Amino acid sequence: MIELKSGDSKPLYEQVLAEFKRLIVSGALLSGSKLPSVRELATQLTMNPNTIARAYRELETMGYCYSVPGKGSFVSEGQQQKAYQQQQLLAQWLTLSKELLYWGLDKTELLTAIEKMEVPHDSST
Amino acid sequence: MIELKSGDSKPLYEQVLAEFKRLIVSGALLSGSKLPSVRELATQLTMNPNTIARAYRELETMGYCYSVPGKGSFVSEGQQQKAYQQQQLLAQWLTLSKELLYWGLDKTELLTAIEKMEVPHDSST
DNA sequence: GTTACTGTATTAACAGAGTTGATACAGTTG
DNA sequence: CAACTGTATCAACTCTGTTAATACAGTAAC
Repeated sequence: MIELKSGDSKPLYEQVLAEFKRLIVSGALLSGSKLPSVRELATQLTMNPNTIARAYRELETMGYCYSVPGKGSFVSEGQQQKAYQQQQLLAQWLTLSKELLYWGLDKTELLTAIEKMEVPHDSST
Repeated sequence: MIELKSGDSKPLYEQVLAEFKRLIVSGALLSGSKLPSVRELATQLTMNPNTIARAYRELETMGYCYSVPGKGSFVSEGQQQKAYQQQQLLAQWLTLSKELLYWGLDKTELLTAIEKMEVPHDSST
């Protein structure tokens, strides 16, 4: 279900985190989907369950999933109106955008990139 | 010239790095401007010259400035056509953009934010 | 209840990266 | 030479990342 690149120097838990975030944001994992158990995924990726647990914990802190002891971890529903998340991400986004323009990237390239993006449909409706 | 927030948990050299990057990207520091010497700034900020030197070194790696032993560090010229920088930043930018849309931010908000940005004029022309 | 799953918490241990500091070295300028 | 510049090296320390071994508690099915 999950696969990590071998040549990545980033911490393992961050790679797991980024991968799930990518799957959730892209719509590949819909609201309510069950994530693999920490022990199952740890075995599959030959790493310690604690490492997976940490990735899930951070994923939960960011609001992408929630965990229920005894049941498992699941993708969150209703991503709308999360002001804090938006504010955090937007600040980074603005900084990055300005840097890209500084490096000579054309505004229109950014604009068309935004326009071409598919907005994931709210699965709660 | 430079001021750091006290309550920041990030490494000192990263704070110095981010601050100069901000000044350069915003156009406050133009091409050819001389950055304060590592010792001068270190004294002013009451930190080790090595910490400043490290910030300058990374700034140089990213292409924002260049250093000449015996003379000083200066803001780089000609930020155009730096494919590598663009590619690195663009990847992060795309990821962030998708996350923002996931959290319910409207496309139009991103589009207008881009449109309102001032593109720093190329000082080499 | 028992069994077998779930996530979570705690503690320890270790390797490695991050961070700072002191110092010395080398180039530039006047 | 004197006074400045950036750079290199080394040591010391802190912090992070990672694994490991447990233990605890909630859930589901029998």
